[in-house]
Amino acid sequence: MSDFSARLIAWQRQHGRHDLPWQNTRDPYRIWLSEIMLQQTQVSTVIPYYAKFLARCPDVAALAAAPVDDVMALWAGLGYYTRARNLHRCAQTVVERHGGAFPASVEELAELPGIGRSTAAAIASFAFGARATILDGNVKRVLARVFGVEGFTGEKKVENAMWTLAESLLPLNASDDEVSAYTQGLMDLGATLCVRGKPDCLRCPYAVDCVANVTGRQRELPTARPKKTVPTRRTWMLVLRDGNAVMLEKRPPSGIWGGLWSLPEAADEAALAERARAFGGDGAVSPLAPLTHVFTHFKLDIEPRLAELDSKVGALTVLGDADTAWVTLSDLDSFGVPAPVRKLLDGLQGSLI
DNA sequence: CAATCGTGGCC
DNA sequence: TGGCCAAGATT
Repeated sequence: MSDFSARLIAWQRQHGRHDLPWQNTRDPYRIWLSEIMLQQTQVSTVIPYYAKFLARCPDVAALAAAPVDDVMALWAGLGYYTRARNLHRCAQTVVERHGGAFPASVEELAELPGIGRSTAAAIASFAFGARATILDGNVKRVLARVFGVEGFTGEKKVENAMWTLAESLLPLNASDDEVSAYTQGLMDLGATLCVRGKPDCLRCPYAVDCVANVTGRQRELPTARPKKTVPTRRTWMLVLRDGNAVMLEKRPPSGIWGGLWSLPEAADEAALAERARAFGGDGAVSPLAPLTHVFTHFKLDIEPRLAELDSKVGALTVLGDADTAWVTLSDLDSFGVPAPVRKLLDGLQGSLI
């Protein structure tokens, strides 16, 4: 197909999205922030986080100067928390090594923490008009269908072939606006027409050429991810309550919920009671409603247990470099707390206190 | 290089 | 209900 890019640019200008919060700007900071938040995360989920984040950190200098714990709190609920740490590190790198201005080349952008090949291309094309292709889930789906690419796109061999194909489709001699429309068009086509379930092939600019449409294989392309059985883990969580405050514990920087504040955990009930005693309790714990949380690669059964203290010292929020803190339930917003733990604690506020 | 890393929407 | 996966990067 010789006019792939021309058709896409024309389609995007007529039928694409033009009013998302991170569009209609060339500010690399705003574009970068949106691209990081949008990694493996849907637009509707990102929008409120993006607004909240910009209000607190309007530019890269403000973000670089913010405490990392504040960044984690702003990110809490979005998931993939390494993104938040890398976001903070990236802002500091831009300030310290690039004079506060994002570099304009794909190569330099991709050296920054949290920015890979696709995100670098998105930033470079949107902010600087660079001729570089993205390759996200949308593009993989569109290319697999239009060109009939077989094989799971997460497999290295298939992905490499797709990078080469995507590069070959880039427009030549395109203006900055055309470059932006092209990159946005790749995303818009995949997000609005060439969707996973029921693609709207009648409105697609490639309908007559698309291998999947012509052969009726929309359901088989792209090739599905190989199925894997997800293991189940089980953990006991301690809701240690003192007045209207609970004890939170900071999780290690890597691993699940890395760097967030969560409830103290143990591998079984006896170990949890022992932890409650270590915090000053009498060892008595009572069961709360269990909950299950499903991650991408495992399922977590959570057994919450309530223990009471009456020392009156828990009324204050204790911060600093400590890895434990008493936090009043009304102050949870200023802590990065995992979504299911947040739900548990929010439910506690209504039923028990 | 395959595994790891969250959460919520959709059907 | 549960399977699937979204504007992927990192190790």
